[in-house]
Amino acid sequence: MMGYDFKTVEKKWQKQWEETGVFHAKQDFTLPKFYCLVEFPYPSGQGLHVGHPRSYTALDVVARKKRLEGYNVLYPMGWDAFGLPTENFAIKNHIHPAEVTKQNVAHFKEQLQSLGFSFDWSREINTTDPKYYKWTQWIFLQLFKKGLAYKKEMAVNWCTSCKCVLANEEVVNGVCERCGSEVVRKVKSQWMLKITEYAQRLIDDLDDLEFIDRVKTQQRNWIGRSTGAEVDFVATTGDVLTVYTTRPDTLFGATYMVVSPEHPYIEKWADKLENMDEIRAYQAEAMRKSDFERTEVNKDKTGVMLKGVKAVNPVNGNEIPIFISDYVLVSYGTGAIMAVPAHDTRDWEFAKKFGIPMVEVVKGGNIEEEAFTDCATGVMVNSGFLTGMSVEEAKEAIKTWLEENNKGKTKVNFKLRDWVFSRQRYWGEPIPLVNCEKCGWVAIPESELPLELPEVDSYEPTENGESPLAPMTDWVNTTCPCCGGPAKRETDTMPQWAGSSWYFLRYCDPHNDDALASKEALEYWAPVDWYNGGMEHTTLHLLYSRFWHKFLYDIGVVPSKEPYAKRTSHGMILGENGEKMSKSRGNVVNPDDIVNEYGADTMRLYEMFIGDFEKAAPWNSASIKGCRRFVERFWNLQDIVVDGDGYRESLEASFHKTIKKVTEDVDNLKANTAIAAMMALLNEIADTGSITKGEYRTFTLLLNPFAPHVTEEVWSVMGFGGVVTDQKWPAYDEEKCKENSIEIVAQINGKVRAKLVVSADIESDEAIAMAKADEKIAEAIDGKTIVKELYVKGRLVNIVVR
RNA sequence: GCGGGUAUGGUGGAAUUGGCAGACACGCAAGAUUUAGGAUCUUGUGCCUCACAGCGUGCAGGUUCGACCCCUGUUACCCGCACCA
Repeated sequence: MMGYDFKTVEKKWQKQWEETGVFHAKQDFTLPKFYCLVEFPYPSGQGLHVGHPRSYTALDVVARKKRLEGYNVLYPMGWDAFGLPTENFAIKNHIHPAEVTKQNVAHFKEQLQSLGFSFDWSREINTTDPKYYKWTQWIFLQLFKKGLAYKKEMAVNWCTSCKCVLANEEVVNGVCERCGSEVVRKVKSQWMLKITEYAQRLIDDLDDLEFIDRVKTQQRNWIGRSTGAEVDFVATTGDVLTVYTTRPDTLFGATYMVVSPEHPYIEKWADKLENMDEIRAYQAEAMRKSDFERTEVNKDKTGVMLKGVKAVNPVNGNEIPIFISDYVLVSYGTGAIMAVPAHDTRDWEFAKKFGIPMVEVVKGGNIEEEAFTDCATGVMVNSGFLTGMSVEEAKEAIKTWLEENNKGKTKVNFKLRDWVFSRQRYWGEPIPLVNCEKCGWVAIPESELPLELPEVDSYEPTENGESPLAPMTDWVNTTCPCCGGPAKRETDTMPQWAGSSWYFLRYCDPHNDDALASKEALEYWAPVDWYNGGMEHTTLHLLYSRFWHKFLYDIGVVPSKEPYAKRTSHGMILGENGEKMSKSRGNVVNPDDIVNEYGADTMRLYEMFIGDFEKAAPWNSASIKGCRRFVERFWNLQDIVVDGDGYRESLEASFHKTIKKVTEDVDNLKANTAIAAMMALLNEIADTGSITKGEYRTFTLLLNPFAPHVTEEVWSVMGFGGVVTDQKWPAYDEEKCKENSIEIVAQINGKVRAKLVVSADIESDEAIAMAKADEKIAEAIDGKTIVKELYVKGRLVNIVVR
């Protein structure tokens, strides 16, 4: 037998799969469907990374198995191609970003195809294709029309060297990710999407989803729901200063207040404040600091007292001072807090530094040492009508009091902020709005979609931080669709997250020009049955797309409340040294090299075998040989084939057990142990010196989802008929998984002393009797008192002696 | 600081969820075959032992006939968030 020529064989089958379109999802909506999805890649210039195939292979195995099980499977692929690296490459090399994208996509596609993934390439999509982003823009317009898109002045990150606005993700440790220059705050007008309006539903609906727990937890924490109360303090100016607190029970202990440096009352009170110079200096200082600096100085509290104005604690009438400090954020709650130094760590630090008195209102700690923040054990003291209550009782009592006396109310707050949706960049979807002096912001007619990106002379961001589209006056100047008067187009573009927020819907019906997808296609395919992707997208892409999907559900475009029924996440593939793979560390493994040297099947098997799918795993170029040997040993079974349709008696139980194991493991994302089971079965077969045709046939089917090329070739060479992709997944019989006789262990006081071969259905009494009859056991219990005897079915006998 | 997670042979990792710890694979050792081998095959391989026995899942306790698994405490590392009142 010749050695296995993977290079020829793999190319041959890849070509045939493409030509016959075997992996195209069927248009027959009466079949049971299975939609499995992996995150579509950003086609970077570096090409595919060995991390990509881990996710793609895992769901390819699922997709291939589901097809064999009779499902109509949709396993699509596409390109999330808008984005900064492409734009920067285009700027540097004076090539149009669309051209760069085209080249990168071609490279990626070739790499993906060399790995033999069963993607339905007839449904390939690209977020930069105007036919695609027409619908991204359409969704934005619906959001705008429902009042969920709004423009707001806000502080953004501004790179002093690139002279451009950066997304939060592009600011790393306070400096620009690209050039390492200082990033400062700059106030600009930005489009925002009201994701906060969906905060509660985004939390509640997680309950019904089959997402792995850490994804659910991370989303819940990110959305950050808290319940507390808003309390109105009245300032000596007569103004009501409202605060948000989760500890209204400690109201009697509020000995001062803090407002954020940006709080509007400061300007309002300007003529009453005696130390306005000092206050302005502090404000200027806070303004100049980036978010990073503001949070970095975390340890040392700073602030200035507002002299000339005080506030009254509504529950006891005490006059208390007001401070400004940057530890209070404008963007959360009301931008003002009541400070209870005895029971809040931050307030405690601030009060110690500024010599503000503390009042203990919850007994149980030592407030001289540190703030006592425990809610579970304390008892209320020094708190008027709350005294003697537990913290939980006090919370309820004070809320009732606040509402009855019209001094506050119960309130829920979220950490989640609205989504900053503008980018001053070229390579993104144009925002389809115009600004008219008379009518304000107006949507362009849907008939004018897609609003295509114009050709520009330069993709460089401009000096003043405006989009590269801004100087394109021909394009910018237009007429108002509303009044026909002169108007200007929005020149900001959408962020990279826009196109990926709904792409899974487009796959259902990717060539539809009349809708983002047909109703029938959406009814049939939605929701995605299984979505796998990286943990790093949990609080961005995954949350954004759930938000868009819920909105589309609300306006009747999609039939399901949630986009994804199940979400799993793969661990990273690390470099050989156990560190994250990166160019700068020099530990990057190129998948092309692996495919060249070992073949796609080996690469696929190795990535699945490397370890627990959910955990990070270091690449090991020595271990991969084991998978190559497995492929070759499987191929070489041809040398020992004998006639016979079924399983030989000695192997029957092993076959049934292995089929069961592989079937269940694939569904549970445990390909590593599925492969181990197949390796073990192969070893067992090899020990017999032969394999029947029937056994080889089953083995080939089992291995096919993991190693599609070599199995297809064996199927063909052995003349099993047709192609593997048209076959049925092998069945197992639970009864036949059981061996007739099994080995159990006999223990004395929990320590193994002997092994017994017994009939599988042996009863307790008999097993214990057999154990006692064993020479070693008899010796061990001789002269001792038997305290207890037990038999664990199919496992062991344990005799406890004294 | 808060939240989530991890710790098992020389290495990657298994362990039916409380029941033989180390499946499967890499590596290593010995042997076979080969002109040769970074190819293939066979055998062995947790530690300590000639052997019986003993010891062993980060560390210290506990519960149990029995603990990698449950409980208490503790250490180290990884990931996410980070003054969210």
